[in-house]
Amino acid sequence: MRVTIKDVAQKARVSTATVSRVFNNIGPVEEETRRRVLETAKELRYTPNAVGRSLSTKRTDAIGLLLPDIYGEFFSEVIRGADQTAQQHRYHLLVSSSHNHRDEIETALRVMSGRVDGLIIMSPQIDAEILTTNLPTNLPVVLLSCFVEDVPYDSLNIDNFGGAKGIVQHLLQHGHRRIAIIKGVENNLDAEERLRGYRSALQEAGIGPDAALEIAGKFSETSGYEAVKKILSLHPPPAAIFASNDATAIGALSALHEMGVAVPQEMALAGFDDIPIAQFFSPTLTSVRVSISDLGALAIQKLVQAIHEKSNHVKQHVVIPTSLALRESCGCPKPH
Amino acid sequence: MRVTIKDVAQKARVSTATVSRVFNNIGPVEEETRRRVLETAKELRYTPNAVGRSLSTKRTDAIGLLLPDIYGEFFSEVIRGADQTAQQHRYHLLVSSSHNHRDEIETALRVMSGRVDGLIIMSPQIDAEILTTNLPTNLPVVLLSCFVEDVPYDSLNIDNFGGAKGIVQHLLQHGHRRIAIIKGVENNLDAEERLRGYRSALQEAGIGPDAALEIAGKFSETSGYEAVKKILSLHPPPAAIFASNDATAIGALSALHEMGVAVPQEMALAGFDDIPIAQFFSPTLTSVRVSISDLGALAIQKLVQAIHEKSNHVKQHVVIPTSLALRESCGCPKPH
DNA sequence: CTCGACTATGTAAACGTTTACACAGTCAAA
DNA sequence: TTTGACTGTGTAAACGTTTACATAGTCGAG
Repeated sequence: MRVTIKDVAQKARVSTATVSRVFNNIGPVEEETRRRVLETAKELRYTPNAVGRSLSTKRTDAIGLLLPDIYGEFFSEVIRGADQTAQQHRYHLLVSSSHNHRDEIETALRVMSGRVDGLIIMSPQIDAEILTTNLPTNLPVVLLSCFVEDVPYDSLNIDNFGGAKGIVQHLLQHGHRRIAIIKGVENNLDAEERLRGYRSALQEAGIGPDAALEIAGKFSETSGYEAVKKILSLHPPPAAIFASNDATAIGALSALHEMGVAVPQEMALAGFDDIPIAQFFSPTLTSVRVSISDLGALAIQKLVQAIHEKSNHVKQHVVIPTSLALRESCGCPKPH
Repeated sequence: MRVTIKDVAQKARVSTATVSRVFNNIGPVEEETRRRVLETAKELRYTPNAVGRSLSTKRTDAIGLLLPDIYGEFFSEVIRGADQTAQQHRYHLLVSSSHNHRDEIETALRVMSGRVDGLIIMSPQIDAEILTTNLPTNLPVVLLSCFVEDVPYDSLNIDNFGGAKGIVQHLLQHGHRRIAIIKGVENNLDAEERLRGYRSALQEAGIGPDAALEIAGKFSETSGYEAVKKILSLHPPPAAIFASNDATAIGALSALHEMGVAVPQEMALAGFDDIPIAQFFSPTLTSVRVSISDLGALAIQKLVQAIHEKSNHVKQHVVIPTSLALRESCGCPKPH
């Protein structure tokens, strides 16, 4: 039914080996033969079967990308960066989400492991121990936003602590002393580190911790919206809010508008991630800049490198720096 | 090196056929044997090799998702819906973007075609003719937002015309007569249909076409932002703007704020797509509601169905209805 | 007791490639 | 003329499964 290498070989009066050589540009083939093979292949509309090839070469030319979720601009940016870089390296991208659920991660890992040459795993809530028991030991892996404590994998982490600390320090510089935080998901590495950065900045400014100012959140717009309602019921209310990510900040901004609270005059606000849409809100949203698509791209690069170097690859833990994207919502003038 | 079915068979003192039967829950296997095989498999940490299986069964258990781009919330929603439904049906998702570039689509199609059981292609700018020459004739395909004119593929299209017409009619009901449109990308099916809907609504209201009110755009925030600058220089300026998608509307809103134009009092505004974040802007953004994630989900469902029914599958062209998401930016009161 | 049906299992081919190895031919150097 | 290197090509095994077919054993009906 389907046209195979044998059909081409037979029709072109050569062996399958020769056809294979032609299609892989490998080994010596006489020009006349090559021409004949290519012509025959075109005639028969032959394309090499990827599965057969994979079985033989033990390569799949695919990379798995396991995300905790696929919601909002943050993840689309990650995927975008990864896709772009994967294409450059001639790899396919197998995308899947785990919903941060242990079982789903396990099955995803197992079921993906056979069909990819390497794996990028973003799992801020589930510890990496799950990996060692569910993955073949020699499969290259890059961890994104994972708890990494001497795990034998490459890893990429955003400088959550530094970024959060920096932005809170900036809010302090605006003269605010009572600064609330809307926290991220519980037991989430990114969330915890950002909280730590927040506390550290306050402490260094000589401001004691105040549990009432640490409001629960879930990294979602809705949770930011709801958190603001709680925050505004405080007496006295804080002068500024640090939202643990931009989605939360956006929800918060929406609630503040609705309650008639002027931002930044009556309440300063800052987020984290600097998703592209942040600059289109009014006031434009101050945030901690992370080049999210670069994060995806870098992960692919590291993974491809690991795949090629195979056994003698040196694992690295990289921390990606952040910078401040100062806009109107914290009280800064909008950059021209 | 890698542990295969043979290793398990040997250790469990059975044939590979039996091991296969156990792992596929197929055919009769004595309970005692089954137990022994499973135990041995666990002991050796055996997992069936997907590639070998694929070669034998001629199934890959993967679905390709080819998108024009991966940017912003629209596409993350498509991917999210597709991923979720694919997982339910035990399919993997191979995601790739084509940047709307003909060459990239061609290579993507060719290179994907061997490794997926079916393909979802979103290509609002490139005609489907490209498919027939680059795809095996029997590969199930679902087209998203493609020009479909008796092409032999399943297709899903948003009711762009109806949605656009409806929202413009709504703007008319608010009493606005001069309504501008910020158009989408050129030669893009969705964009053209939305423009057609806009014109149709105006015509039926007895308002003649006015080329000056049809502003170029690119479905991006930036293009919306820039379009507004042009719109505000019109004499007299229009009373309302219909942006061809939400990204454009968001950019437009940002520009209007910056120029000090009150929305909706001085300028009413509406978008298209109703991306989740639309309701968090202020004013909340009126839009044409499309359940984007359902679009992705539905595409997968149709494709899975086509895969199973194989040859005797009846192709369908489905038009997905839209509804109006009326919020503040058009002048409606915010729903509670 | 015989036969057929059924259960449990094994044998081996098939899937579509790649590639190690073998082989024949050509050509230049010795 | 022999030798060795090199070029161009073919043979066949290997990759890890599934599955059609074969076989052996058990059991109940006749």
